[in-house]
Amino acid sequence: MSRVAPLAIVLAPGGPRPIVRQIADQIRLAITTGELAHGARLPSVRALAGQLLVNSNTVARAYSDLASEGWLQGQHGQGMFVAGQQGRLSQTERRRRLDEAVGAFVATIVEVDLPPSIALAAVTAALQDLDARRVA
Amino acid sequence: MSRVAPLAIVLAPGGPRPIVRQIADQIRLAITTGELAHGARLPSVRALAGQLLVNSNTVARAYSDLASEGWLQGQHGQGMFVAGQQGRLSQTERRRRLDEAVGAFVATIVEVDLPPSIALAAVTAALQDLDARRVA
DNA sequence: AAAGTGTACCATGATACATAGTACACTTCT
DNA sequence: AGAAGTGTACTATGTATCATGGTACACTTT
Repeated sequence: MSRVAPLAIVLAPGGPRPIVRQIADQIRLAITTGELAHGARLPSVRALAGQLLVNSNTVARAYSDLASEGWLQGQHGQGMFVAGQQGRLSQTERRRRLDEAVGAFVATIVEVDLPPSIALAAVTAALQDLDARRVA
Repeated sequence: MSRVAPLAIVLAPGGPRPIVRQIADQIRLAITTGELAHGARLPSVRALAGQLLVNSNTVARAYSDLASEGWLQGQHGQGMFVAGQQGRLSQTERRRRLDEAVGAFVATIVEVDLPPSIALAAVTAALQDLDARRVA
């Protein structure tokens, strides 16, 4: 039925971030920015696995995780589709995850011994990039 | 010889952050803020392990990691001491780690679907707290 | 000599990650 | 009807990290 939306995903194997998360991260980002519209169809598990030179189960895990979080919706035999946005997480859970992320980030800043101004500038730039892509 | 500096460390077992890193993080932070002065002596491996209700090897690993990073210096039979600060990491390595941390942070922001303004505010507050503690 | 120190091993269990293969239920196209 | 393509669910294997537990050694201080 619907055409499959192409997905430009770049993996960094061997990095500290697991492949499953890298895939999920980039799909999440594509949805957030609007690059993947509501209702768009994603590549099949096997197709994306072939494209990324990764096992099918790895892609299936990423899809499954995103479906659990409410980003995707899978139809048996049809494919995976971008779900409509809804309240996916509770406010307290959001806050908890945010604080956790901030804590990990600050820990890294201390670890590499960088001045807070540099760190803040880097985050600001990254968030502005995010906002810029969001319009597109 | 020198008195052992007391260490107020709070662990969150079961959290996503490994115990070894939690210990290392808080010692690093204490050194950065000046709470642990240059030359100060840390609790022994066994003492801190007893205090935190953690295995001695876990504390030893944290100490060893910090020593590898240049924060601590161990003397056989004497104890662990806070080392004088020196260029611990190359500039490119610093930058790489920073970018990595920023990437992970932004990924979380997208994941929990929070507006960048909130995220930026949280980071700003955390970095200000860090600076505030630094004077003490 | 004894006690306390860091350090180095080895072994165990638990968990996460990634791969590999197989199978099943379903939808769509031919 | 049949074939092909879909998501999903298993099981198994291998690797890596994390944390614990125990032992031993070299060293310094008391």
